[in-house]
Amino acid sequence: MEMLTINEAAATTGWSPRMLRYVEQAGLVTPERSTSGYRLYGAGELQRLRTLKELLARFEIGLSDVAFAGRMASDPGLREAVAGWLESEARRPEDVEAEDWLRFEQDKHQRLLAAVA
Amino acid sequence: MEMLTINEAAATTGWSPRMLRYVEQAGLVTPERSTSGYRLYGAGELQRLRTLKELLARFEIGLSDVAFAGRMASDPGLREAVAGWLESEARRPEDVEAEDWLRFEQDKHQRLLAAVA
DNA sequence: CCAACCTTGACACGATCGTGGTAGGGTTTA
DNA sequence: TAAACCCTACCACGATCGTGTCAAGGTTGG
Repeated sequence: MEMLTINEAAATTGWSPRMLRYVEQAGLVTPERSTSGYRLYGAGELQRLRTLKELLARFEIGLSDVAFAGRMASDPGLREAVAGWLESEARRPEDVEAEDWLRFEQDKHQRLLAAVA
Repeated sequence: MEMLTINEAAATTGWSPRMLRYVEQAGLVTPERSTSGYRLYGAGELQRLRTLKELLARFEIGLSDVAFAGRMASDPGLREAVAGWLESEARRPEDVEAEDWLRFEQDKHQRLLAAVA
Protein backbone atom coordinates (compact mmCIF):
# COMPACT_ATOMS: atom_id res chain seq x y z
CA MET A 1 0.00 0.00 0.00
CA GLU A 2 1.64 3.25 -1.12
CA MET A 3 1.63 6.09 1.38
CA LEU A 4 1.25 9.74 0.42
CA THR A 5 3.01 12.66 2.04
CA ILE A 6 1.00 15.63 3.16
CA ASN A 7 1.22 17.62 -0.05
CA GLU A 8 0.25 14.65 -2.17
CA ALA A 9 -2.60 13.82 0.18
CA ALA A 10 -3.74 17.43 0.00
CA ALA A 11 -3.71 17.30 -3.80
CA THR A 12 -5.93 14.21 -3.99
CA THR A 13 -8.39 15.14 -1.24
CA GLY A 14 -9.01 18.82 -1.82
CA TRP A 15 -7.85 19.84 1.62
CA SER A 16 -4.91 22.18 2.06
CA PRO A 17 -1.80 20.85 3.82
CA ARG A 18 -2.47 23.36 6.55
CA MET A 19 -5.96 21.95 7.05
CA LEU A 20 -4.73 18.37 7.06
CA ARG A 21 -2.60 19.27 10.08
CA TYR A 22 -5.58 21.01 11.65
CA VAL A 23 -7.88 18.05 11.03
CA GLU A 24 -5.29 15.87 12.70
CA GLN A 25 -5.05 18.21 15.66
CA ALA A 26 -8.83 18.00 15.96
CA GLY A 27 -8.39 14.25 16.34
CA LEU A 28 -10.39 13.40 13.24
CA VAL A 29 -7.84 11.90 10.82
CA THR A 30 -4.47 10.84 12.20
CA PRO A 31 -1.95 9.59 9.62
CA GLU A 32 1.00 7.42 10.47
CA ARG A 33 4.44 8.90 10.67
CA SER A 34 7.67 7.91 8.95
CA THR A 35 10.71 7.33 11.14
CA SER A 36 11.73 10.93 10.49
CA GLY A 37 8.30 12.25 11.46
CA TYR A 38 6.73 12.80 8.05
CA ARG A 39 2.97 12.29 7.92
CA LEU A 40 2.05 9.30 5.73
CA TYR A 41 -1.52 9.00 4.47
CA GLY A 42 -2.84 5.59 3.41
CA ALA A 43 -5.89 4.75 1.34
CA GLY A 44 -8.13 4.67 4.41
CA GLU A 45 -7.11 8.13 5.57
CA LEU A 46 -7.59 9.56 2.10
CA GLN A 47 -11.04 8.07 1.89
CA ARG A 48 -12.02 9.46 5.28
CA LEU A 49 -10.69 12.88 4.36
CA ARG A 50 -12.84 12.92 1.24
CA THR A 51 -15.98 11.73 3.00
CA LEU A 52 -15.33 14.18 5.84
CA LYS A 53 -15.35 17.02 3.33
CA GLU A 54 -18.62 15.72 1.92
CA LEU A 55 -20.10 15.46 5.38
CA LEU A 56 -19.23 19.02 6.36
CA ALA A 57 -20.52 20.50 3.12
CA ARG A 58 -23.69 18.42 2.95
CA PHE A 59 -24.91 19.31 6.43
CA GLU A 60 -23.22 22.67 6.93
CA ILE A 61 -21.48 21.51 10.07
CA GLY A 62 -17.96 22.19 11.34
CA LEU A 63 -14.96 20.12 12.26
CA SER A 64 -15.65 20.92 15.89
CA ASP A 65 -19.13 19.45 15.56
CA VAL A 66 -17.76 16.18 14.23
CA ALA A 67 -15.10 16.26 16.92
CA PHE A 68 -17.80 16.65 19.54
CA ALA A 69 -19.77 13.77 18.06
CA GLY A 70 -16.59 11.71 18.32
CA ARG A 71 -16.22 12.67 21.94
CA MET A 72 -19.79 11.58 22.56
CA ALA A 73 -19.22 8.32 20.75
CA SER A 74 -16.20 7.45 22.87
CA ASP A 75 -17.45 8.74 26.22
CA PRO A 76 -20.59 6.94 27.39
CA GLY A 77 -20.95 9.28 30.34
CA LEU A 78 -21.09 12.30 28.08
CA ARG A 79 -23.31 10.57 25.55
CA GLU A 80 -25.87 9.53 28.11
CA ALA A 81 -25.88 12.82 29.95
CA VAL A 82 -26.51 14.73 26.73
CA ALA A 83 -29.06 12.21 25.48
CA GLY A 84 -30.82 12.37 28.81
CA TRP A 85 -30.99 16.13 28.76
CA LEU A 86 -32.31 16.19 25.19
CA GLU A 87 -34.90 13.59 26.09
CA SER A 88 -36.27 15.81 28.82
CA GLU A 89 -36.33 18.57 26.23
CA ALA A 90 -38.39 16.52 23.82
CA ARG A 91 -40.94 15.09 26.24
CA ARG A 92 -43.53 17.71 27.04
CA PRO A 93 -45.21 17.91 30.47
CA GLU A 94 -48.64 17.27 28.95
CA ASP A 95 -47.62 13.66 28.41
CA VAL A 96 -47.47 12.90 32.10
CA GLU A 97 -49.00 14.16 35.31
CA ALA A 98 -46.87 17.19 36.07
CA GLU A 99 -45.94 16.14 39.60
CA ASP A 100 -44.57 12.77 38.72
CA TRP A 101 -42.93 14.10 35.61
CA LEU A 102 -40.90 16.70 37.46
CA ARG A 103 -39.75 14.28 40.11
CA PHE A 104 -38.87 11.79 37.39
CA GLU A 105 -36.77 14.37 35.55
CA GLN A 106 -35.06 15.47 38.70
CA ASP A 107 -34.14 11.91 39.62
CA LYS A 108 -33.00 10.99 36.16
CA HIS A 109 -30.64 13.91 35.83
CA GLN A 110 -29.29 13.30 39.27
CA ARG A 111 -28.60 9.68 38.35
CA LEU A 112 -27.05 10.54 35.00
CA LEU A 113 -24.79 13.23 36.33
CA ALA A 114 -23.89 11.30 39.45
CA ALA A 115 -22.90 8.27 37.40
CA VAL A 116 -19.91 10.22 36.14
CA ALA A 117 -18.88 12.06 39.29
CA MET B 1 -48.30 25.97 38.17
CA GLU B 2 -46.82 29.42 38.70
CA MET B 3 -44.78 30.87 35.86
CA LEU B 4 -41.69 32.99 36.36
CA THR B 5 -40.67 35.99 34.30
CA ILE B 6 -37.18 36.15 32.90
CA ASN B 7 -35.56 37.96 35.80
CA GLU B 8 -37.08 35.62 38.34
CA ALA B 9 -36.08 32.61 36.29
CA ALA B 10 -32.56 33.99 36.06
CA ALA B 11 -32.44 34.42 39.83
CA THR B 12 -33.40 30.81 40.53
CA THR B 13 -31.31 29.14 37.84
CA GLY B 14 -28.04 31.01 37.98
CA TRP B 15 -28.22 32.13 34.36
CA SER B 16 -28.32 35.81 33.47
CA PRO B 17 -31.43 37.15 31.73
CA ARG B 18 -29.25 37.83 28.70
CA MET B 19 -28.15 34.20 28.62
CA LEU B 20 -31.69 32.92 29.00
CA ARG B 21 -32.56 34.75 25.80
CA TYR B 22 -29.43 33.35 24.17
CA VAL B 23 -30.22 29.79 25.29
CA GLU B 24 -33.65 30.22 23.80
CA GLN B 25 -32.20 31.51 20.54
CA ALA B 26 -29.98 28.41 20.47
CA GLY B 27 -33.17 26.36 20.58
CA LEU B 28 -32.35 24.69 23.86
CA VAL B 29 -34.95 26.01 26.31
CA THR B 30 -38.00 27.78 24.89
CA PRO B 31 -40.37 29.27 27.47
CA GLU B 32 -43.97 30.06 26.75
CA ARG B 33 -45.08 33.62 26.16
CA SER B 34 -47.75 35.69 27.82
CA THR B 35 -50.28 37.38 25.55
CA SER B 36 -48.13 40.50 25.63
CA GLY B 37 -45.00 38.58 24.71
CA TYR B 38 -43.34 38.16 28.10
CA ARG B 39 -41.32 34.96 28.51
CA LEU B 40 -42.88 32.66 31.12
CA TYR B 41 -40.77 29.88 32.61
CA GLY B 42 -42.48 26.87 34.16
CA ALA B 43 -41.07 24.24 36.49
CA GLY B 44 -39.90 22.09 33.58
CA GLU B 45 -37.96 24.88 31.94
CA LEU B 46 -36.34 25.85 35.20
CA GLN B 47 -35.29 22.29 35.81
CA ARG B 48 -33.80 21.96 32.34
CA LEU B 49 -31.96 25.23 32.73
CA ARG B 50 -30.36 24.00 35.93
CA THR B 51 -29.39 20.62 34.53
CA LEU B 52 -28.12 22.28 31.36
CA LYS B 53 -25.78 24.38 33.47
CA GLU B 54 -24.59 21.22 35.23
CA LEU B 55 -24.07 19.46 31.93
CA LEU B 56 -21.95 22.24 30.45
CA ALA B 57 -19.78 22.57 33.52
CA ARG B 58 -19.37 18.86 34.15
CA PHE B 59 -18.14 18.02 30.66
CA GLU B 60 -16.65 21.36 29.63
CA ILE B 61 -18.86 21.59 26.58
CA GLY B 62 -20.64 24.57 25.05
CA LEU B 63 -24.20 25.47 24.24
CA SER B 64 -23.38 24.98 20.56
CA ASP B 65 -22.28 21.41 21.28
CA VAL B 66 -25.60 20.61 22.93
CA ALA B 67 -27.40 22.37 20.10
CA PHE B 68 -25.54 20.20 17.61
CA ALA B 69 -26.42 17.06 19.57
CA GLY B 70 -30.03 18.21 19.39
CA ARG B 71 -29.76 18.61 15.66
CA MET B 72 -28.36 15.10 15.39
CA ALA B 73 -31.13 13.74 17.57
CA SER B 74 -33.83 15.25 15.41
CA ASP B 75 -32.24 14.66 11.99
CA PRO B 76 -31.72 10.97 11.24
CA GLY B 77 -29.86 11.75 8.04
CA LEU B 78 -27.29 13.81 9.89
CA ARG B 79 -27.09 11.37 12.76
CA GLU B 80 -26.43 8.39 10.52
CA ALA B 81 -23.98 10.19 8.28
CA VAL B 82 -21.93 11.30 11.27
CA ALA B 83 -22.18 7.93 12.99
CA GLY B 84 -21.12 6.24 9.77
CA TRP B 85 -18.11 8.45 9.36
CA LEU B 86 -17.03 7.94 12.97
CA GLU B 87 -17.46 4.21 12.58
CA SER B 88 -15.01 4.17 9.68
CA GLU B 89 -12.71 6.20 11.89
CA ALA B 90 -12.82 3.63 14.66
CA ARG B 91 -12.42 0.49 12.59
CA ARG B 92 -8.78 0.05 11.64
CA PRO B 93 -7.74 -1.54 8.33
CA GLU B 94 -5.93 -4.35 10.13
CA ASP B 95 -9.29 -5.80 11.08
CA VAL B 96 -10.21 -6.67 7.53
CA GLU B 97 -8.53 -7.44 4.27
CA ALA B 98 -7.59 -4.02 3.00
CA GLU B 99 -9.19 -4.38 -0.40
CA ASP B 100 -12.62 -5.34 0.81
CA TRP B 101 -12.44 -2.86 3.61
CA LEU B 102 -11.85 0.09 1.36
CA ARG B 103 -14.58 -0.86 -1.06
CA PHE B 104 -16.90 -1.40 1.88
CA GLU B 105 -16.16 2.05 3.25
CA GLN B 106 -16.59 3.67 -0.11
CA ASP B 107 -19.94 2.02 -0.66
CA LYS B 108 -21.19 2.77 2.80
CA HIS B 109 -20.44 6.45 2.64
CA GLN B 110 -21.96 6.69 -0.78
CA ARG B 111 -25.13 5.08 0.52
CA LEU B 112 -25.29 7.23 3.62
CA LEU B 113 -24.73 10.50 1.81
CA ALA B 114 -26.96 9.55 -1.08
CA ALA B 115 -29.80 8.71 1.28
CA VAL B 116 -30.14 12.39 2.08
CA ALA B 117 -29.56 13.93 -1.33
C1' DC C 1 -49.69 57.71 36.21
C1' DC C 2 -45.28 56.19 37.38
C1' DA C 3 -41.89 52.96 38.72
C1' DA C 4 -40.45 48.62 37.67
C1' DC C 5 -40.75 45.32 34.87
C1' DC C 6 -40.65 43.21 29.91
C1' DT C 7 -39.47 43.26 24.74
C1' DT C 8 -36.13 43.49 20.51
C1' DG C 9 -32.05 45.38 18.48
C1' DA C 10 -27.57 46.95 18.58
C1' DC C 11 -22.51 47.63 19.94
C1' DA C 12 -18.60 45.58 22.25
C1' DC C 13 -15.22 42.39 23.68
C1' DG C 14 -12.43 38.21 24.71
C1' DA C 15 -12.15 33.30 23.25
C1' DT C 16 -12.29 29.86 19.93
C1' DC C 17 -12.75 28.07 15.02
C1' DG C 18 -11.22 27.79 10.35
C1' DT C 19 -7.75 29.14 7.36
C1' DG C 20 -3.62 31.19 5.29
C1' DG C 21 0.94 32.55 5.73
C1' DT C 22 5.93 32.67 7.25
C1' DA C 23 10.18 31.48 9.71
C1' DG C 24 13.63 28.34 11.30
C1' DG C 25 15.24 23.94 10.88
C1' DG C 26 15.51 18.70 9.51
C1' DT C 27 15.06 14.99 5.35
C1' DT C 28 15.06 13.12 0.82
C1' DT C 29 16.49 12.84 -3.77
C1' DA C 30 18.61 13.86 -8.10
C1' DT D 1 25.31 19.56 -2.30
C1' DA D 2 21.22 21.93 -3.68
C1' DA D 3 16.41 21.85 -4.67
C1' DA D 4 12.31 20.37 -2.96
C1' DC D 5 10.15 18.45 0.29
C1' DC D 6 8.73 17.81 5.48
C1' DC D 7 8.37 19.34 10.47
C1' DT D 8 6.83 22.63 14.49
C1' DA D 9 5.78 27.09 16.10
C1' DC D 10 4.17 31.24 15.49
C1' DC D 11 1.25 35.67 13.62
C1' DA D 12 -2.86 37.17 11.35
C1' DC D 13 -7.60 37.61 10.18
C1' DG D 14 -12.59 37.08 9.53
C1' DA D 15 -16.49 34.43 11.61
C1' DT D 16 -18.88 32.62 15.35
C1' DC D 17 -19.66 31.82 20.48
C1' DG D 18 -20.58 33.47 25.01
C1' DT D 19 -21.53 37.37 27.59
C1' DG D 20 -22.45 42.15 29.16
C1' DT D 21 -24.55 46.53 28.48
C1' DC D 22 -27.38 50.05 26.61
C1' DA D 23 -31.23 52.27 23.97
C1' DA D 24 -36.01 52.76 22.57
C1' DG D 25 -40.29 51.33 23.42
C1' DG D 26 -44.47 48.31 25.34
C1' DT D 27 -46.80 46.23 29.88
C1' DT D 28 -48.08 45.85 34.64
C1' DG D 29 -49.25 46.90 39.26
C1' DG D 30 -49.80 49.91 43.09
